[in-house]
Amino acid sequence: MSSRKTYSRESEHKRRQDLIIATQQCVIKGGIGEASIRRIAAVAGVTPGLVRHYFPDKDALICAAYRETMDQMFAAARLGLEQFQGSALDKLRYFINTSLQTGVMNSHYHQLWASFTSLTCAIPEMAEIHRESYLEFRMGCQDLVEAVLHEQGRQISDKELEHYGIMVNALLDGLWLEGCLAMELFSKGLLAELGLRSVEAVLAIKGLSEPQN
Amino acid sequence: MSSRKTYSRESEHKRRQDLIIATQQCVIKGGIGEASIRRIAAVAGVTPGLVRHYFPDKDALICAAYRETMDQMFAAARLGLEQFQGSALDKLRYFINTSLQTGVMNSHYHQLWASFTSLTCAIPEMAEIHRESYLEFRMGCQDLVEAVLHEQGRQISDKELEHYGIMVNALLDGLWLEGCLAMELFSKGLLAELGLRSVEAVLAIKGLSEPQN
DNA sequence: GAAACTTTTATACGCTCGTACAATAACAAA
DNA sequence: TTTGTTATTGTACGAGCGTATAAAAGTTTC
Repeated sequence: MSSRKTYSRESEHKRRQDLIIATQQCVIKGGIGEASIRRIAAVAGVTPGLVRHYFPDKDALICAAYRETMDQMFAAARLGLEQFQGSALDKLRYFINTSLQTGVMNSHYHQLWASFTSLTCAIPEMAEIHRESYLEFRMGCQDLVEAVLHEQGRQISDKELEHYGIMVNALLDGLWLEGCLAMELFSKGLLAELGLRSVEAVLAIKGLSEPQN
Repeated sequence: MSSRKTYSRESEHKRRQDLIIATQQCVIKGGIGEASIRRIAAVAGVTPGLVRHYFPDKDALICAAYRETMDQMFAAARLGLEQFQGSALDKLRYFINTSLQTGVMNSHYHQLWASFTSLTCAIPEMAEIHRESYLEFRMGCQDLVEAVLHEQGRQISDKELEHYGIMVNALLDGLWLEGCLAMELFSKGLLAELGLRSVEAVLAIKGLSEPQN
């Protein structure tokens, strides 16, 4: 009498998604070292052998999890932005506030980001993903900045606009890092407030940060 | 007849340093996964058993390498700063320029930083080191800023000064990250130039970035 | 130069790793 | 109901891991 585990078949999409999520959970728990095929499979509720049925090797799974993470962070930072009604300035403020609050700025995302980033030299494809997501985020910043400047009637060269994108992106990245490192070092909303103030200063615009009476 | 490897004894300090440097080399080469006791020992030119003679376990060696890395980066960012003769404004400019050029902003440091950072959730002591070095760097920024504002006769509260430190640190961290990721995306000196411009804007001072005629 | 001491080597142990693959259970088609 | 397909399991393999420890070699002490 055999006593094999009973199971139910699932769609390819669900299985891949389960494995990716399990990978994220392992990485969050204990870094890359925690993300072994066996542990990932256990968290996903399948046996280790199945992983190779959906991913050619471990690197492919890690890369998929990295892509998924970056997509999630990008989406979280832009949550509600498409539907947002208001001026370009309001939209930029909304984006900065969203990016620097717990939906994006939290230790889970930081752990995932740091762990995957550290593999850019070990897995060539990771470096590609890294660069792609960086440029995507920076372009997101740049477009919002462009709309604000256009709204205010300011003329600006393409090169200058790119520089603004680089600076605003740096500011948000830096504040995000600080907040992820130690949320408890900062009173709630402080980093978002500082983000608004510094972007305002860098772009030489007014009305972005709230007057603090 | 035995054929043991011949060797010469070395001072504790040299051996520890060799092992720490070897650890850094391994991490630079292929991330944390590359930094096994055996490989580290091979790079350091000793046998694996010796590692345990100088470090109680692997985590201790990794932590020591992390501390060393942070010390090196901090020193590299402040290279020549103590001996620097000039106004507080010149000193701040010097610091920003140094921090955003290849002595500090390079892929090796980035690889080390990212790899070690990713272990903050796996090795408790790493989180401590992370926070310590973050605060040390931020305080460095803050002190430079304070001197500039004092030089210009600007009154400022302690809280406001801290906010400046947080913002300047975020800017430098963010630009450093961008540069490490892909130096070739930026023309030489661009990020330092943008660093000067944005810090100038954030602090609402003048004369930090060069006029670009 | 013999003895004591400590650095260093060398080997072994138990574990986990990524991968490979044959057996089998679940489901779809006929 | 039978047959065919494939998603899934379970086991095996070789390699590398961190650690422990006894033996040996280098150095110092007397």
